[in-house]
Amino acid sequence: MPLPRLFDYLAPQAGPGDVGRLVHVPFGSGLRVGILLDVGVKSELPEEQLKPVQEILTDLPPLPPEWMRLCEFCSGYYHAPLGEVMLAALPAGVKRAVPTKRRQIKARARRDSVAESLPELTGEQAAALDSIRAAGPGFHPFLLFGVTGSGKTEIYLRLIADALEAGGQVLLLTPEINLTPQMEARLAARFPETPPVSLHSELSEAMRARHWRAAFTGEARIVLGTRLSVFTPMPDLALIIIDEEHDPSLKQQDGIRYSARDLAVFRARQRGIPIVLGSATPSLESWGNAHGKRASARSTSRYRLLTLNMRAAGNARLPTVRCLDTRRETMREGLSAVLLDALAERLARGEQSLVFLNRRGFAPVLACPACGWISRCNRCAANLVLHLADRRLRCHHCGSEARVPRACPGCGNLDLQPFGRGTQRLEAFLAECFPQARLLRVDRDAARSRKQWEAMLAQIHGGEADILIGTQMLAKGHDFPRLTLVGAVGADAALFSADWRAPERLFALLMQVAGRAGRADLPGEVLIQTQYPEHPLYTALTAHDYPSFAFAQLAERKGAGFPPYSHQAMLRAEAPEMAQSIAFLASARAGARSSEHPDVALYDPVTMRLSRRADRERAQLLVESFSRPALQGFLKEWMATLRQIKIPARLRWHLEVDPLEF
DNA sequence: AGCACGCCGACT
DNA sequence: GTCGGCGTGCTC
Repeated sequence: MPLPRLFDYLAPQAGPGDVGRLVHVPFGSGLRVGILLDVGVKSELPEEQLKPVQEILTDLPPLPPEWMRLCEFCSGYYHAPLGEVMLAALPAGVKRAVPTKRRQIKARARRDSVAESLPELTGEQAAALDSIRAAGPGFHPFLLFGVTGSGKTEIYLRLIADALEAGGQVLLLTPEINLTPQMEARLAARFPETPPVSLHSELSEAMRARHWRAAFTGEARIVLGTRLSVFTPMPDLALIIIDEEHDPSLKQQDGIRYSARDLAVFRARQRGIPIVLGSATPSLESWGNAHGKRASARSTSRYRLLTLNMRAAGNARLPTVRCLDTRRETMREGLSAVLLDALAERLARGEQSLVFLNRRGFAPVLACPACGWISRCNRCAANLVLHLADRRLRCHHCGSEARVPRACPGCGNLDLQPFGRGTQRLEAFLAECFPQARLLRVDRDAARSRKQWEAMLAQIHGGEADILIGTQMLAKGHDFPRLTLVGAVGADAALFSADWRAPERLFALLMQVAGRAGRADLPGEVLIQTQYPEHPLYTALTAHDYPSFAFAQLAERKGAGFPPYSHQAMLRAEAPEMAQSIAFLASARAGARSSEHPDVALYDPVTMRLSRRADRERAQLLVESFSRPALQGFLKEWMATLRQIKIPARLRWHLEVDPLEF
């Protein structure tokens, strides 16, 4: 149960070999699945108060001690009850009472697929690979910093081949598997004898359980999964790879808020195996770890840095990246004449273009110029976004919807105005400019299901689209061979965000979209529309110079005492009334024995940036320390006090360690 | 987290 | 007279 304690049972039939087994136990009024953590211990309760274990399930081998240690670490570090961690770490289909009939995972050993010759490595790739191989077995963390198209995946594949050869299993974590089906395809093609099993939320329960079991029994040698698969027990695990290690979706944002990347590093250390973190724009935490952020005595960095500067494929070059100063350009509907000309040019040459705007819908708000009415969500402190495609106003935070009013609800004015721009509006304008072009808008509205999304990918690959209009969905890991132009629109907002991590995310995102341009033998061009072309983020971006951006950001963080130079935790509360949320946080703050923790700073409770979401008023309290052990020590004690606080029925709170969003 | 028990309002 | 609101407390 998600309770911060364990429960004792009578189990005379259990021996030490049963530790790690699933059990059926009576609990409260019903029967539940539990995990046997220990046997032969004396209970603090008198024996007559203990109920007997109903059944020890044996259709699954016991979960290994290593797995239990990982869960215990997660539980301790993120201050989540062990029961919650363990039961969340097991797929629902595995916990299911009825033992599923065993079925072989289909070994798609297609012998007919001719063993393709391995692509030749570039000098950089070979050097990186040599360094990893030379380190040998044992815990060695590597940061593989390689620009888009530099061939990180090929290095993964070679390392996987090594590990398989030596009889090991491999765990490959990726942020969003459904967005990157080609990783699975490449693994399947390269290792037809040992096809990868995938683990992600879009798999059916049964399929997920089957894949999990295959990994656990050792039948599957390669696991390709999203963050939750960091918990997959793998008896022969010999290598962990995290692709796109900077991606925020590696951190769970609800339930237990763990970082799959950080847990993976723990797991590799515990098991004494290498781990490779790959990215074109590493997280500043990892960048710091790879550059001896500890400026102290032993400035040995924690991670070994490996760099790939060149694109691997033949003569493919990095795209030229240029800023378009929107203060000087002639603008039409938010697009500069230069960008429009560039689009026309690609159209004439039969090449693809992508206009990137990370905002879906037609316009972020509908407003009445006469009386000042604006389309607001009545459940959130946010505006309703105008979706003209289906004539709805939609809240992107809580999902509530309304029809577009014919006249202003405030004054009856018929002339309501959409303000701002989303992908739909861009699409409409581009259709006007280029009536002969085949446009394809790719955002979560257009690609609702996996099926629609795959159909769109096929259309793009088949050359059935000339101009793509897309959100960050399109930014991630796709090769579009005919795509030679990327225009980025409306990126500036993130420069001045209250969230000091926004620039880091913007850089990563723009770098990723930029990487879509010109992968094959066609040179790519990237045009970024901005009011601030001289901003250091953009100057670094146009120079393809992530290191100087990262060092500058790290320097700023150091000056401001932000992570990774400090460690943080966030206590959040939400309730029907803001006063309730604030009051909870205030008593939480009062309950902290601050004098005993001089190295830990607690800030004042403040309302969250999105102060109301789905009718819940939200507030948060930041806790900070320069010492991780000090922070952890404090949090452990604090959590115990927090659980004692009496709260109103509809108040919810949680603690997040290493928060990413503010 | 569930789920029971328990004590006060609007319906047959 | 009963269904049902959610406050409180427990689960070995």
